[in-house]
Amino acid sequence: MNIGQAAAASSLSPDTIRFYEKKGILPRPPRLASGYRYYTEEHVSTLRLAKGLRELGLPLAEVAPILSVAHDGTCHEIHESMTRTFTKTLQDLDARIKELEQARGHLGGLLQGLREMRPKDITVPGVDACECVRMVAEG
Amino acid sequence: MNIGQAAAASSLSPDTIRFYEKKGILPRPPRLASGYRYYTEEHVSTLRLAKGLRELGLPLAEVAPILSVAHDGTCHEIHESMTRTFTKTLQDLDARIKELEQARGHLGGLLQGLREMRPKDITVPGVDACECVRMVAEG
DNA sequence: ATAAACCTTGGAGCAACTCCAAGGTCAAGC
DNA sequence: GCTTGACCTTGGAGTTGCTCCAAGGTTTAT
Repeated sequence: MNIGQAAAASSLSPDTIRFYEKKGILPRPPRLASGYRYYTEEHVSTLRLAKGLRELGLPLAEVAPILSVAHDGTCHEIHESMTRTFTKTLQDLDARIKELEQARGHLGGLLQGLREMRPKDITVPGVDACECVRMVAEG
Repeated sequence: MNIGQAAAASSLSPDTIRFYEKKGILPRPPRLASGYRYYTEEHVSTLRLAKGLRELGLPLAEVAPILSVAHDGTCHEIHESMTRTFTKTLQDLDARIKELEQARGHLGGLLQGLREMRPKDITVPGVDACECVRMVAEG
């Protein structure tokens, strides 16, 4: 299949696939006589793995070695480094979720404040939306 | 106070403050005879607001008008657009939290799989870490 | 007086894409 | 056979939000 179909099958964009290839993150697929890239199901599987790992929040630098492992199937001695990587990512994820939940709380309060205010109230200095924004956003 | 102190007081970096100023997002502070920027408490308050809004996940393009509103205190007719902006941000935040929690679940499963595997097991094809990565990350 | 620790500027570099122009290719319809 | 439109190719520029750098000026402390 060509790049557009591989893109559709992996939920990546053709541009992103070419970008990954340029960066050396993906194995370069064979080409047709026309110069078109030619992808197999195996390639698509690697593309999907890349997408999944990126969605877990791993930077490309960490995705790259995992893809190469998954590609040629040589998993020796990668175990420990993978465990380390994922443990760290898990902690990052927990921290990020906590942050976002706090932000959500702040924002909810802010919105509440805005909702309880009539537009005309906002011009009153000292208790206006500006203060509200300040108080909630600076939290 | 000078930029370093303003930075410390707002938990932004001097570079970030200069960057915001260059982009026109912050009011430009007065300068001393030496050319040094001179910040007041009022400026610091605006800096802190900027930081808070960024942490809520608002892009600079949306922070800018809010800062200018907060700065000169003219809040007329901003109410509605602010409510819209924050409502959307709240939805985005909820979606993002959900995504991260899913990712967290996936990653937890992956790590579990890795933990239950001894390094030597990993070379066995078909039930190795590669498959595990594939299944959990794509799952 | 001199060293350390600040400040100034413009500009380069980063991640991870995204979009563009200029051109080549391919399948379908008339 | 020919055209049209949708695809593909490449290199390179643009995006967002910083971060770091060099080359120089200033301030503060000893």
